[in-house]
Amino acid sequence: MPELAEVAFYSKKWAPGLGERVTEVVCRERARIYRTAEAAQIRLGLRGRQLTEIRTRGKQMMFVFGDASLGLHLGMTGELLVAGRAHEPGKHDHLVIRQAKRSLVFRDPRMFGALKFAPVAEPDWWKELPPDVLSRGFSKDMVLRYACRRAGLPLKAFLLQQETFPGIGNWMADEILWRCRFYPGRKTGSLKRNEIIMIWEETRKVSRTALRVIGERWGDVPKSWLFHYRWRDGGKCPRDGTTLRREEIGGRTTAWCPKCQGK
DNA sequence: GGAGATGTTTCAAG
DNA sequence: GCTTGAAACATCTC
Repeated sequence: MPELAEVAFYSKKWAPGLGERVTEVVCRERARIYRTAEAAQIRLGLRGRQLTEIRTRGKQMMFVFGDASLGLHLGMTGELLVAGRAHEPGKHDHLVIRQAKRSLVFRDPRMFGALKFAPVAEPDWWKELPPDVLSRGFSKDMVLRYACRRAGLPLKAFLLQQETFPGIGNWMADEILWRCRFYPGRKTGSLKRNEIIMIWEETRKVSRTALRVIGERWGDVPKSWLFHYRWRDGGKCPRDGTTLRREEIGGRTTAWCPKCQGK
């Protein structure tokens, strides 16, 4: 489920635990989410420490516990929630961080999510993440350069590259291309300079609004967005009423309007 | 029962 | 060496 705004939203779920000490960490060690981190390290590393900071960057989250940090990626079906102090872990609750008054829970049925532990507050992997799409580091130049390098990719696949568009996922990529009126299967290399700049601009607009309405309180993005119609069979383009098409492009199911986006 | 799912990594081919 | 596309991962829902 989670893209940029959903990740921001879920990260705040653990906010009630800020400033509180960890009393116990329960890990379902065999779960696949531990393929990138050792359960024993997480258990020992977090125990007794306070949750001091919550950060997100694209689809990545980082929970700082004093001098240690827990990286968390929600994958496809991950979610964070807060439960009671003695919460009995459900079938898909692979990590439960207990505090005096609550449990911080990471639930993930498909287990495409992942964890990272580091005994420092700001680990190297975090420092190396690409600039946020709403930061100054996400520059037109950077996107233009990158478009040259990935000239052979269909636009849909181009927008899903996390090294350039961190946080953009399937629905956001469709939304951005729909706003630009570009056919998602069009090759990136066929775009003119000003068309790439349109992608840069719309990426920021879609991200800003999504963060505001979904990221803050899981609200609804505007009715005029493709978002509301893209999964429904026979869904219509909110701009011109044309029946949307759905096909796999760039390796993911893609919805687009054959009239205003071509093909 | 079968298809498909808001994601990433890995591997092989070009 | 770089780019690209497909497969794999594991479970649930429609």
